[in-house]
Amino acid sequence: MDHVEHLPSWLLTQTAGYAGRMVSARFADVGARGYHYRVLSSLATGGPASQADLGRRVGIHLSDMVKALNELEAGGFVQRVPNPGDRRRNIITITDRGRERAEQLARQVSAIQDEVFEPLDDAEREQLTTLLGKLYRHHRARESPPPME
Amino acid sequence: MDHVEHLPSWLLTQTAGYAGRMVSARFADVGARGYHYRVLSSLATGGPASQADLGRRVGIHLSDMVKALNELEAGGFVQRVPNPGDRRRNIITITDRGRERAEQLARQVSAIQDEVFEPLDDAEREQLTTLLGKLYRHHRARESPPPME
DNA sequence: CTAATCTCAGTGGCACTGAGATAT
DNA sequence: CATATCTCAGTGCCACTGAGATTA
Repeated sequence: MDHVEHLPSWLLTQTAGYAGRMVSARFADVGARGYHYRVLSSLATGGPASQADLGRRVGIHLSDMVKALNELEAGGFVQRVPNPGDRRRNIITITDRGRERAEQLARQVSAIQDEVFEPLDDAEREQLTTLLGKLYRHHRARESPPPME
Repeated sequence: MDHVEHLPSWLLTQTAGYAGRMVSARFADVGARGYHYRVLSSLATGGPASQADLGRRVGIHLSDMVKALNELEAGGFVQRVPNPGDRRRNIITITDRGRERAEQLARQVSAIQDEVFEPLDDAEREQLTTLLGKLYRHHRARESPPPME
């Protein structure tokens, strides 16, 4: 019982570690990783976007987005075409195959949800989601003072 | 508002990311990293141990423990001496300098605590700690069926 | 012989930095 | 000119894998 184990931030990073590894493991089973899921689900629900906009939407760096999209494009999950209106930009579109993939990965995540939060009842899960949501929005807002542009 | 942002496990890993980066940044300012803090605080409160036992205590892999202890030993924070009773083992002891370091890092962590959990009032923080504690102990127990030996 | 410990080299995911080319 | 986008190479941290040597 080290006293460090009672620090909220310690508990936060540790539990996130467990959750993250469980999700990653399932993703790895089907040859995917977290970035793929984030990108595909944002494209599916938020529509096409440039790489930079996509990155801002899901919190992935421009430079990491390049790699992620290379992988997703190679798998036929997204389409990358130049934007004729602004030739610096690409327009990233999700393909039908990408939509299937997004749903597949969503199912994986949701299946793990119960495993991760098994010790909590429904009320507790909702409490936790509420609390974490507050933290998330707070820090997300801090990191991007101009929300959109 | 992607629907992924409402998944508890997503919120968990994201908020943990913010918290972890804040802590890491402060640690980097003084030339430390998370492993150092974990190891030193365990040595300070749990007493000397072999490298393998230390790793089990704080959840660090044997192989990573070697690297972490190399760094900590180079900084004069720990002492590494062979165990005469079992010559496979080393006995890791924290030095006075290491104790100071542990306290310094503990102050950094505790200073960030307020920053990380700023949007939550005291009752909410306690709620969160309770919920995360349940999750932590649950998964910790799952990963190490034989707790000690 | 088996099991545990320690060490080292390497991998992978996530997040970040810096530099360069191109286009606005 | 400054700014924005895309690309690539590299760094750091955390967690893990596999291999080898030593000792119990």
